[in-house]
Amino acid sequence: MQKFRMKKSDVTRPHSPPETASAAITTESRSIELGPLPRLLGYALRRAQVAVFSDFMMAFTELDLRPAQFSTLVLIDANPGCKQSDAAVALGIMQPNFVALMDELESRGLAQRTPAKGDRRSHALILTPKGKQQLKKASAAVVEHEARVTSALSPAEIEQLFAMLGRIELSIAATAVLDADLTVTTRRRAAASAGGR
Amino acid sequence: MQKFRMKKSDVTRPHSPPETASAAITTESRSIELGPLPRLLGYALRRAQVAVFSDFMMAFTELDLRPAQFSTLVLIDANPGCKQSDAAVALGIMQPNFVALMDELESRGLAQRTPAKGDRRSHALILTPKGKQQLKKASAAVVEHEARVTSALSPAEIEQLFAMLGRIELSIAATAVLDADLTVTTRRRAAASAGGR
DNA sequence: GGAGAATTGATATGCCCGGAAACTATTATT
DNA sequence: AATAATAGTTTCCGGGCATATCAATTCTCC
Repeated sequence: MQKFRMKKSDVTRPHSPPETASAAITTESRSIELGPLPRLLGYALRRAQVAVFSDFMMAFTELDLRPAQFSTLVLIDANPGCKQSDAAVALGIMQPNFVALMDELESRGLAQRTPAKGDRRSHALILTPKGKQQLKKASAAVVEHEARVTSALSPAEIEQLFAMLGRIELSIAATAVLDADLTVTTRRRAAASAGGR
Repeated sequence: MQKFRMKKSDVTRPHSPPETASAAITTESRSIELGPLPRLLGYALRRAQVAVFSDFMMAFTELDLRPAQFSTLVLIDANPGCKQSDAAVALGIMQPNFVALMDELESRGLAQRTPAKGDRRSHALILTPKGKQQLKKASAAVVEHEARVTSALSPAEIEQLFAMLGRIELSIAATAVLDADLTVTTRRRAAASAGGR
């Protein structure tokens, strides 16, 4: 559960056109300069993302699904029987946090942890019939939601946008890998250097 | 402060190209299908934003500034003497949460609450010399940060991206206004006739 | 086959962020 | 003067994200 209460202050706050060098916000008393903030990618991304998410919340009030819950259902549906840890990694959710997420989905009867055959440690995740049904409704709602939040863009622009967002993420990951992440790639092979898995 | 510890799990996690209709993430054990998730705007926006923010954190580890703190410094610098509540609204931060933010900036000697002339309730916010100096360093760091996170895009694409993000936010705000936001404009005079809060 | 290391999942904890309610002090309204 | 609105603050709650730690299980390798 969450707010689902609309956050007018955030959603309806006028946002100056990004083309403009400096943007201003008009409050009761005085106009406030945002300075270089609107030209910062992180700032612009965050504001757009907050807006999109608020629309999502609104659309999913009745189904009572948060973004993380919805994407978990989608992922399990696309990978029935997948391991819990794999699902968490794929969604970019830390395992400890994913536990609570699954707990709630399970308690609501939407998903289930079943014993994975061959490894008594791991859980194979599946959707219940009720979960599948709920996901069906959610999928319909998400289509409308997508239409709304992309209504200001042409199909070609939407393609461009997705492509650019993906490239941004990839390029940052690539640079971050350089200095930080020799461990993950080497650890496994160090451990398994003598015996393949 | 915050983590500022790099979050390898998030940054370096491979993310499939968004151009692909259905994308998969390869984990240790098995490849996981993301299904329709990469084609959801909110999902793509969130992942890109997380990546950009993680780069920001890394860049600001030494200066010890979080995004919210940095943008507050920027805003005060652009609007010296502005009211605390106006600053909070402009940044999309709730006043109660902005109090703690200012407390920390003030305790660190970067910003200051000065008595606003003409209204003994309100505080006029200014940067201290130390704050200005810190902001100068931060601005340099942010330029590098921006160059990094936009390195995968051409200048023309960057313009397009900002324009699209702004349009997305505006269009959502516009639709949200329809059903939710008569209050703001009418609040003052509605309060006169009916009970205020 | 058994010791040591890893993976899997779960728990507890903490930080940051966002929001609501209630309170004080001051200003505006009438 | 009485009433309402504004500015700032404190307190509390919930969500997101990350860490450290633990128990159970599995894997590896001698």
